[in-house]
Amino acid sequence: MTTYGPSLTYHHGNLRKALLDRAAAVIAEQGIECLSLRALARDLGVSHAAPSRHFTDKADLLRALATEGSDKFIAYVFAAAEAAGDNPLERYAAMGKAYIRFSLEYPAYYRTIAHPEVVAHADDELKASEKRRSLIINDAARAAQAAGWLPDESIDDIVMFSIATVRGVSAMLGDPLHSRQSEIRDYEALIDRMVRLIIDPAAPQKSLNPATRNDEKQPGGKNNEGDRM
Amino acid sequence: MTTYGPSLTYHHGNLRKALLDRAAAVIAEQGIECLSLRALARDLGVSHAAPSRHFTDKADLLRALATEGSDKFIAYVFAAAEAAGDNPLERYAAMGKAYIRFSLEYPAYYRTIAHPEVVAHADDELKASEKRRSLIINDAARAAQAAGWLPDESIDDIVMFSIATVRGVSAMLGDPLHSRQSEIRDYEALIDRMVRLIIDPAAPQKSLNPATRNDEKQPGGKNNEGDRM
DNA sequence: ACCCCAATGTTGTCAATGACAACTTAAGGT
DNA sequence: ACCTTAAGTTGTCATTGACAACATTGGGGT
Repeated sequence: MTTYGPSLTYHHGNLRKALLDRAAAVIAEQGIECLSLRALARDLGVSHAAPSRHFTDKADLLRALATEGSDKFIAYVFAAAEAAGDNPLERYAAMGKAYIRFSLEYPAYYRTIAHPEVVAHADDELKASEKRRSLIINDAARAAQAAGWLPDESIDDIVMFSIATVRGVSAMLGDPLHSRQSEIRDYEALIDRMVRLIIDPAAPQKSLNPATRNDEKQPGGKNNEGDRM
Repeated sequence: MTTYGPSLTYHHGNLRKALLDRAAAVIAEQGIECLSLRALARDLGVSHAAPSRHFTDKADLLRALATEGSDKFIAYVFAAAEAAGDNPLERYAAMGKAYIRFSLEYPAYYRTIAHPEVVAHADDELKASEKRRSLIINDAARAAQAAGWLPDESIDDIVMFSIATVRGVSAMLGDPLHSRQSEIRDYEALIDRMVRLIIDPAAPQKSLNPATRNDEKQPGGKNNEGDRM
């Protein structure tokens, strides 16, 4: 955060963007509930009512942030899928990992997107972005199922289960307390394991961190259906 | 909510309990962020500072509610496990279902327990209850693994995966928007399916709701390891 | 080049809230 | 019956979101 002292110019230049940036920083540091429009204005060296020129109220600012975040989320997750190649299951796994990674890389965006209050007051633009988000996941889940994954489940169940899990993992890893007390070494590996548990719990671990897995038993059988991806 | 009009007695009788009850009602209806000590006092017909005799501040009230809720949660989940019999996997599944059911039956308790801010300001009593909660789940997960479930995963991973999923499902079902737009008929059946996906995704559905599952294919093979519970 | 107006910020105010202080009431043990 | 003290009350202050009325300035049309 760069503070410019008493502003030399009457007009800020790009207060709207500055507000969104600072809001994201505050949300990432102290959570969405601690956001205060007046504090934001103070941080940026403008008067307490200046933000109202750009956002009618707090919900409006959060809506804008959520829209930005939702679009960024879509791009992030889609890019991960593309990078994963053509196998629908690998694509779906990559999206699951990207979901969790996004929540850690952009906690402010993620918390805003996921906040029930924000979602409840979504305008048409945000609703549209949410819909796109939902569609991209649904489509990928459908493709994964078509490739042989969980053939007996309804697509709604599959999607709900997948989202619930990545959402839960994101919430747990994003909670400063939980992650502080459980001393996680390697987030990437943890995310991989969580997504593997969603997609193919019967498969044996591929690259194993000796500290985080159990003793090697099981000579070869047991996971007869392994290697689905 | 029963309002007694201008109180006839100077003393309320049991304001502490009344505050907790009313707080739970408000949280269930409007969410934890909408809770206001002054509104609570108004609802109960006492002065705006009366609550401070029982709770030093808002966090203190939420802490009390969370402690109550955490203890109730433990009893609820433990009872479900006991009712499920001796099979560790069935017990674990019953606990998972109970987790989600608790969040729907006691949304105020659940939201309070799960609120990061509340957890962050936990006192020793609440921390102790949280620890018991954590232990009961860990033990059950260990037993389930000892009974053959996911033998290759670390217990921490198993617990994180399980909790993340039930937590995510609870969040999704507890969000008025999500459940309003997705028209869920039978919560019990949905919860069963979600927990089955955690514990034994390869197993075929047992009692099937034709509307929520796919066409029956798969004559018999494929789920060779089924019926673990 | 000039002027004017609309976008952008500012000061001022109000109601709601959490938190605290100082005062008041009544309930129950001795 | 008394009187200590738990339980409520009124009063006040700082913070905040929201709004209204006023001030400044930069850029576009003439």
